[in-house]
Amino acid sequence: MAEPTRLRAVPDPPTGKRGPARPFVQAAIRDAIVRAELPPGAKLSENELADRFGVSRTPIREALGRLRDDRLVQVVPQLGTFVARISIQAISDAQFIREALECAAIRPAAEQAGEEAMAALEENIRSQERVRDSGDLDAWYLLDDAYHRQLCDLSGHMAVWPVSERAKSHLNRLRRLSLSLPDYLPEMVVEHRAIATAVGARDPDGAEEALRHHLRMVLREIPRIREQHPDYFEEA
Amino acid sequence: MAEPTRLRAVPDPPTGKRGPARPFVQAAIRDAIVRAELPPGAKLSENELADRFGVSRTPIREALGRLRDDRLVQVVPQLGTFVARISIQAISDAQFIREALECAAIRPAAEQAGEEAMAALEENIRSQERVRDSGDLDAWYLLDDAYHRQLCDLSGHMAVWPVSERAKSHLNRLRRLSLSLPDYLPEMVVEHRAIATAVGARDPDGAEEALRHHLRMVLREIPRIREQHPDYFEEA
DNA sequence: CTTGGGATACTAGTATGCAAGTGATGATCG
DNA sequence: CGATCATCACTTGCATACTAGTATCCCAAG
Repeated sequence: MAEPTRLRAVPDPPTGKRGPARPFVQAAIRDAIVRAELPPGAKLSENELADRFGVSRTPIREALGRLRDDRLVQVVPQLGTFVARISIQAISDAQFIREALECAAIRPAAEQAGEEAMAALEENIRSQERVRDSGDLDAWYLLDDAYHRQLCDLSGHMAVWPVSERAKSHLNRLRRLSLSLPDYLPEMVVEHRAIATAVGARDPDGAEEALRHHLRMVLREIPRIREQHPDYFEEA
Repeated sequence: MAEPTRLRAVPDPPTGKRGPARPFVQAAIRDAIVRAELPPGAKLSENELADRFGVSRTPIREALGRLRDDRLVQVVPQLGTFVARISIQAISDAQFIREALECAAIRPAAEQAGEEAMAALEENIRSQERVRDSGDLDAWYLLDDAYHRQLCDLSGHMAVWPVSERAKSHLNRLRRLSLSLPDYLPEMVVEHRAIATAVGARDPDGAEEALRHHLRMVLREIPRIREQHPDYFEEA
């Protein structure tokens, strides 16, 4: 690849007690793609990644294969592996899948939510409020993920979140590109609280409506981001 | 696993022009699991599978890794890989995901369905009617898959069906165990036609309702099947 | 007869080597 | 000087070799 895009340093010794290598590198590469440290279109050399992570090509290959299934990388058989460019269609599909799943999941959640779960939600939202002012984007995205995961899990269908999460990766790629978040970040917290309130009030219809509105906020940013980074998108 | 469960014979020469090995063996193993040729709880030896397919362990491993992500097999690190037993929770989750996705997808489908697509649907249903009387279950499942895929694709979100399909694998495992299908198979065709009619009539609400009812039919069989094959299920 | 221990035969995970195919580069020819 | 062709460096996909860890079986000791 042209630029020797560096992943975050790998502080631990090559295989120094971090469990299996494949999930580790898979998460690291996925994160690097979502954060655009590996920019769309960048070439991913299996050998180079192997060197960088201090492992062999095998776990790298397995990780890239999974990421290909998620359409985050594109593998051209005898040519190379590339970070997928952001596809408007992929974004639209991801949004559709996520909305369908989470909005379906929040209904049973709103019907069954117990004290303990509501307290956990509230705790998360309070953390969001703390982060809101600090401007720590990494912390924010972690909390946001955890919040939506909690909502999904409340449905009792633990298999839903992993599916939604994979779709969310595509949406997160977009959000990472919009440098100016702080302004609508307070709005997100407000919406999160509104959703939680509806769930706590055993109001499935209200919760679904609030969540659907919330999920669609992300899309508003697309045109502006696309204008700022035209080379990151598929021409399609 | 005591018995050396045999997969269907692999007629083609080891690597005789069937494209990449990994997708091939992945589909074959998945199919064998869904058809219960590889029964729940069976041990899957990477070496044995490699011999049987005439390939090395590498593509076998990659295939099993994907199937693990779909929860169709269970990998115990230094012990072995096993066909996952049928989990009521997994069935429930799969049903939930599939219902959420397909019911969400059929709404835009019912709003945009064009002449050509409706003709394709009708053609498929006519094939179903032909198969209905022949009792060819394999052909039926192929048509059923194609039908639901058409419905999903009509939404314009081509990424939806692959997700729904993965969930559907769990449900198909159940259906494969109920030997006595022919009786409610005509009913399925009727429902399929009802759904298509609603789509053609530009009636999203009606289509969604008909589809939801249709999707829930499968669940009625669970108790009987579980009674017939208790060892295929997790005790949970 | 029961029980404990060790060799053994498996396993998954990882590393490495090999084959087939593609794009780029440079030398040679017109 | 320009164009064409061969070579080369690089890629993925597959095969093979090696490592570390677990269950099992058999034998010996109590």
